[in-house]
Amino acid sequence: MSGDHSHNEDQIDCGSRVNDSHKHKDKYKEKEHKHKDHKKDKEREKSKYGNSDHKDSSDKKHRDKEKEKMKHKDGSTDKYKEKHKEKRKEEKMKSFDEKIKKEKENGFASPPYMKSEPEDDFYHSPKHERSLKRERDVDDNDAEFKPKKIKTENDKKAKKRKQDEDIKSKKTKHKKEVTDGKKKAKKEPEEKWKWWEEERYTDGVKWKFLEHKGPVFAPAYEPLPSHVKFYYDGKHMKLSPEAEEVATFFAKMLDHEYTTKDIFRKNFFKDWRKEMTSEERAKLTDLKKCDFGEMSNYFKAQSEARKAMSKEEKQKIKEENERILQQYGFCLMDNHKERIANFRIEPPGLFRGRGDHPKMGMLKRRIRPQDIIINCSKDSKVPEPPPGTKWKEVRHDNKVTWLVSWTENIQGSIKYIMLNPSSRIKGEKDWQKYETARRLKKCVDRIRAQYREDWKSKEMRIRQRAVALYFIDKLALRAGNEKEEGETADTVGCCSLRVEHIKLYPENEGQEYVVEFDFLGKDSIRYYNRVPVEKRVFKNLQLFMENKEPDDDLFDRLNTSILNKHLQELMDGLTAKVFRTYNASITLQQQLKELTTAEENIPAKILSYNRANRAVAILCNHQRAPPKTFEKSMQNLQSKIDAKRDQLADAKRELKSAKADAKVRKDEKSKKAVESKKKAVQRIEEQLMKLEVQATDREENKQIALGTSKLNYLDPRISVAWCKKWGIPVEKIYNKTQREKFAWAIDMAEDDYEF
DNA sequence: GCAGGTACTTAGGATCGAGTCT
DNA sequence: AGACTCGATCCTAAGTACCTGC
Repeated sequence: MSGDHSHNEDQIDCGSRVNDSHKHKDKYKEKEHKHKDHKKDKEREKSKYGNSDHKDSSDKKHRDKEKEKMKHKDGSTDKYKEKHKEKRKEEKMKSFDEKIKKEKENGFASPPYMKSEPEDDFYHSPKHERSLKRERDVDDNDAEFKPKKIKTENDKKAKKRKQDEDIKSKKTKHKKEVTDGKKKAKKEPEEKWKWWEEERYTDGVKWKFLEHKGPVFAPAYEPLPSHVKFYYDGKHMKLSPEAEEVATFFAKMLDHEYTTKDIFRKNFFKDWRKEMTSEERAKLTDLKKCDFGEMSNYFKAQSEARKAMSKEEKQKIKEENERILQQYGFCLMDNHKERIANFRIEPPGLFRGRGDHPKMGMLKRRIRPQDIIINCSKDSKVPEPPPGTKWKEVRHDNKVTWLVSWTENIQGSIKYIMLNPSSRIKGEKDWQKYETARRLKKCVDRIRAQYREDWKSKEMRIRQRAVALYFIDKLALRAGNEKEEGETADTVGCCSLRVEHIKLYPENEGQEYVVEFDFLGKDSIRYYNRVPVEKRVFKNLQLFMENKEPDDDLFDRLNTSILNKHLQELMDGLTAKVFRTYNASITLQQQLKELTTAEENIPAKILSYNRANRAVAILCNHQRAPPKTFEKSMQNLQSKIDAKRDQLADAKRELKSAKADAKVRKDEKSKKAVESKKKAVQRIEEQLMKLEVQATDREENKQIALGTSKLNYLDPRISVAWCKKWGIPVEKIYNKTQREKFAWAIDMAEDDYEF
């Protein structure tokens, strides 16, 4: 369990690899990164510098003029460039000309200039050819925005935080909820704090006062009862507690596929051996001979037993959880009690990365108090470490938002305990994010014009930057930071795309200049998309790929920090990810406008909302594995629909006969009967429709996850405004947690809100 | 520029548990 | 009442971004 893993790098079968102490990892990084090395790239660049379409030469004068203009308009143009331009200029011009000559020779000259691609077809979502049309921000300089100054987002009715700071956090302990045996939803009289009506901190201070109770540690390991045995090579073997605990981690995962994977087993076994006593280590040399069967069965039985517990027992557990939540789940920040997101420390276990992770199966160490850094204010009551232990450190840094941190042993990265999304500190940031995206909306046309211009640049790095930015904008790709090879699964984003990730088709299915993307993105989710691009982009891609190996970087002169530096110059606060936020939100708004019709009833409107949401999810490539029970649940729904249809037919029949009856009898009673039958038919029709809508929705959603975009990319004010406009209760769109997170938006957005 | 480190957001899957169905 | 279903919540990995010090 515990312990120091960095000692003896013992003689394990697979043991030659340095695995822990991350300080060592650079050792091979160097080698592995060779192929990306810039030396190589520079040479390559030199040899073909300026390679470009034919029309560049004819445009040259024009372009230079354009450039001049550009500079004036946007004085900042590019400091980075300025620095390097001079020294490279001559060299470049030379090779540029050569290149053009070459181009003509090899018949690579381009047909006449092509105007920009159709604007309404700007987005190309992966997988689905469905196009997410939207106008390109015709409403760019919407009058509404003008008066608002960016900085004054919460201009509205700024009270001052100062005020209640002065009251100094007496606030008392949270009044005991102890007494509530029966849930009476005794919501505190303290009505919700509207932090969005207060002034914000500037200058990077995140809080003035912070007090909390520290983390909740994982429960200590409980050794297995003696009847649960472990066998090696068919023989019973009693393991030391440390080795046993690690063995149970494996046993618990036994029916998971990855315990069959070589890397997983290798990593596990190596780390497991480190926890063994030397006798154990001498004896246990082959994982294949280990029999975890009894352990595994024991845990299965345990979980069955847990399910079978009586109401009272379950209630007991629930209450205990509630107690812990009340005690540790909140902190006091600047006079307000705020919910903590993850106050429980991650328990030890076997690391499961996503995708093809080189470290899968490694032992994730148990975190102890001496690993923990506490952050709180000086004048607060510092949380007590468990008896007999000490914190690693207590600090008072109000320039950060975290309450607790520790370093995790797999990648050596830092983990944090932070506040819930409903908290002021998270909410403000979220709000700000959407404000930045809205500012982008105002200047996106200019930026687009600029990068299109840059496709013609004579500098390779500028062209690459411009093409990459085009992808980020058009396809909502992620930035694509560099990663350490061999430390994580091999995934990429825009800037880290490699030649092997795209294919160029001058002509494909009747479209010209098609680029096919096929790569693994974040979380090893596949991005597959075929998209027609502008000719100039296409030609540039050909140029970027010339003389490269499949595993060379497509944008060898670019990385995220160069790109972001450039973006920063185009707009204050602009980074690559802002495009994702912007495009997601603007797409939602535009799709909602397009899809919602006044006549529809509420379920149909909600279907429209979900479709708009779905368009965004597709754009952002938010996929999910089809739920295991998908087919079945679809069938269930279908049979419900069938049943409802029958019911409707019956009801109609009855109505008909009631009508006939009424015609004959002409009395009040039979007329009433007709009326009520009519009502029944109506009601059933409605129910049927609701079911059908539900089925459509579910089917369309099979492999698409809406949650991520809803939670992270869509300006909630758009949704709130939509709800208000159409009289839809927000509860239909946002569940309780979501409403908590977006309380600010729900409170402030009116039905005419425009992103 | 670049490597290393830190802080914070975004992400999909596992698990939980309330509600519904039989 | 027990089985089942499905959305909500939990979990924590995997991104982005930016800072610092050379």
